[in-house]
Amino acid sequence: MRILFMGTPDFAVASLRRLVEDGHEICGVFTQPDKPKNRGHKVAFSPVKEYALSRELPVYQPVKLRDGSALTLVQELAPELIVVAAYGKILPEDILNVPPYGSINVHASLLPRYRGAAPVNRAIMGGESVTGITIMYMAKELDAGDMLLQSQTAIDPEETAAALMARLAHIGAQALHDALCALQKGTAVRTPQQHHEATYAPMLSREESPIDWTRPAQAIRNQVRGLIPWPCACTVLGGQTVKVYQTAPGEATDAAPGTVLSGGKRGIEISCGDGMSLFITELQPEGGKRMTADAYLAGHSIETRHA
RNA sequence: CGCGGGAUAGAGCAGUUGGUAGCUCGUCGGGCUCAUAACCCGGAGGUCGGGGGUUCAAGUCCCUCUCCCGCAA
Repeated sequence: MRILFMGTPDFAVASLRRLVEDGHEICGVFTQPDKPKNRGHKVAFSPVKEYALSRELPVYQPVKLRDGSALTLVQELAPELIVVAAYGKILPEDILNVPPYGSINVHASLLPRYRGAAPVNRAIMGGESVTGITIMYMAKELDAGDMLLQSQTAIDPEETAAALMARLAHIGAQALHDALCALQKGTAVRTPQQHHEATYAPMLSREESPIDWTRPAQAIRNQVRGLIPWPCACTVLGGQTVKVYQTAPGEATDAAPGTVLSGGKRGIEISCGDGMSLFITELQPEGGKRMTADAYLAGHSIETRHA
C-alpha cells in the first residue's frame, strides 16, 4: 500500500520499520521539526528522521499543519493510507480525510483509557497491571476514533516506562501489521469506543518530578518507574537534588514521611505517607553519573531530613 | 558562543595559603561468631582525564584538548 507515515520518537520507528520491511511504499515521512535540544544548542534529528534518512525516504517537517500548505503537500503525495505513531502534532480533519483508506493511529494504551500524549507513563503511575496497543481510525477528537484492533500485555510490577515503551513499540508494530492485513483483505471491523469510560494521559511535566513523601510507598514507587527516562522522579538528599531511578519495597515504620531511616546495602530507606518505607536503590546526583545507592553512600553522608 | 557541576585506587568521595596523595565501600589474607547485608586485624591497588606552561617544587596556579553530567529548551 502507498503510505504516508507520521511519527517522531523511537516508539514510532518500530512501526515505520515494519511497514518498510513489509514492502509498503512509503511516499513520505512526517516528523517533528529539528529543534535545538541538547546541551550547547545543538540540533538533533528525531529518531524517525534518522531512520527515514537511512532508508532514503522523503522526510517532511512542517511546522504548522493548519496553514494549508501541509494539506496541499499531503494531496500531492497522494497516500492510500496515513499511519500515525506518536507524531506529537494534532492533525486537522481535512488532512485525515485525504487518503481513501483513511488515517490510522498506533496508540500505546487500551483505549478508551489513557487517551493522550503519555499513555505508557500514566498507566504505570496509575499502578495498572495491564496495558496494550490500540490501532484506531483517527477522528477529530483526540484518540477517540473507532478501533480496528487491540493487543494487550501485562505490566511487570518492576517494569519502567522506558522498558514498557520499548516492548509496546514492537507490539504496536505487529498490531499495525495485522491491522493493515485486515484492511487490505477488507475484513477490518470498526469498533466504536466506550466514550464514557475514557480517561486522559496528559503530557508529562518536570513539575511531576519531585517526590511527595506523604504519598503511599507504592504510589511513589510507581511514580519513579513511570517517569523514566524523563523527567524522572527526584528528591533532595543532603542538600542536593538527586534523580531516583530505582526503588525497592520497605517495611512498616511510624516515622514522619520523608525521614531517612537507614542507609546501607539495601539502599537508602525513607519513610512514606502510609506507614511504610521504601529503599532507594539506584540514583543520580546532580552532575554525577547514575549509580547504586551503595556506591552513593560510599562518598556521601546520610542526613536525617529532606524536602 | 544558553547557565552550571565534574574527571584523584575497582566504585563513591576528601585533598586546606603549591611541599612526593587520604577516607568509605569493594577486593585479597587472617581472626571472631550458632549465625549475619555484623565485627576485629593486616595487605594489595593511583604516571591525580590528555597535552603544554609557570615554579626549586603542581592533584593544587595559567592555557588548551577530550569525555561525562545537572538545569534550561
